[in-house]
Amino acid sequence: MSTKTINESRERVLDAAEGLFMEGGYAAIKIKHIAQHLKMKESSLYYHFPKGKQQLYVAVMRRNLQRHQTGIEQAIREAGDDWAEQLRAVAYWLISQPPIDVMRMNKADLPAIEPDVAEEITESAYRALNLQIRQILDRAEASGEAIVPDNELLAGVFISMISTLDIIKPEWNEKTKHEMADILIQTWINGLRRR
Amino acid sequence: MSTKTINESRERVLDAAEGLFMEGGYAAIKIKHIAQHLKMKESSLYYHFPKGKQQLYVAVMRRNLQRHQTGIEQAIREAGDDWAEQLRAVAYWLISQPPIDVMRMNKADLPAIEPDVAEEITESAYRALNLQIRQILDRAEASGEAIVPDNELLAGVFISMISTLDIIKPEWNEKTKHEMADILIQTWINGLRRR
DNA sequence: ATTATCTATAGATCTATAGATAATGC
DNA sequence: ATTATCTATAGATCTATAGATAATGC
Repeated sequence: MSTKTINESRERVLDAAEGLFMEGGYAAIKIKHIAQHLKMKESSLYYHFPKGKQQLYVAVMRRNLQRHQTGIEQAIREAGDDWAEQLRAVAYWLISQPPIDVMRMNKADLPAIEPDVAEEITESAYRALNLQIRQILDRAEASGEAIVPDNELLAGVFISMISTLDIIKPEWNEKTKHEMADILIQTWINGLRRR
Repeated sequence: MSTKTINESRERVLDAAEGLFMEGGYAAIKIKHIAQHLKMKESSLYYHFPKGKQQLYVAVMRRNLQRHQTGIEQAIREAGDDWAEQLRAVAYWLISQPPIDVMRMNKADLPAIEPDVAEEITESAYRALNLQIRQILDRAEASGEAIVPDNELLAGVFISMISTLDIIKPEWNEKTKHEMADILIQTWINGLRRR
């Protein structure tokens, strides 16, 4: 049972497609762009994803969100008990990944996907991202360290706040993304902290 | 000099296109969608915008950003001297408008537009949104009421934070957008306020 | 008269399929 | 043998143009 390279070339396709889809979105990224990026012909992509572009996008998102699920779980686990440290760890994880534009995903990308699958992806995104952050906030509030007026809302905002780092001064700022994340989180935490 | 209806039908096209482009983005929204929404044929759009889709998108964004420029100016002016009130006024203005996904605009929409024009739009967006918020933060810091670790960064985050309101629980929340904005701003202000 | 829309259609682009060819791993 | 890519091409969709028809405002 040779499991040497579990579909190495398929993964390469997913990697390329992920980078492009996350950046440009489903509609703007054409099969051609993914093929060009991989230096192959468009038709070759159909070997790995016979049902075409939509199947490829769905595979990309499933893998991406699965990775976020476990990546964030691990980040929180390794961050210890302090909720501020946990938030920081999640932020660091997020900026290590292709930036996710949840608003675009929901309003532009997913409407082009089969409804059942779109719903499943929405659900995965909620569990992988929102829910885990919400739970950090819940624990911070339960322990009396923070006052969280709306855990759902604040969790959602946290994600978009960190993702935004990617477009706010991507180049023309001396600060690293980590430094910017630190600033944001520190400010944010100050706002939530009970005093 | 009859200025009765300064291109009323052209404005109607812009209105439809704006709603759709802001929601779905440049690539996902086809000429067909805009025409259908207006209950006219695709070719009729070319009467108002002979150069086609790109010209229409650019016209939409110019008008949109111009409206934000003056709308936010006015919101700030009418809010009085308190920086927290000014931020709230800007937030209320923003949620009265079609939600803007700056990340998508920069990374997906504008790359499809002629570079000079794209740059001009980026610049308008910066002046209409970022800069005005930054100036509120600057004044708050100058007066010693707030500590703002990075005015550019925080201004950018403010916009994406408020825009995010639109996807976080759009329906399934009992709170209104205004209430959610209040929560966000209150938390945010707590984080910035000198103590 | 001017403004706005329509029908008909061309041309470009995009997605997908069929079947041949090449590369790889026993 | 299996896996991966290629060439060639069909069909769908999208953008745009030409020219006719309708609606509107003096």
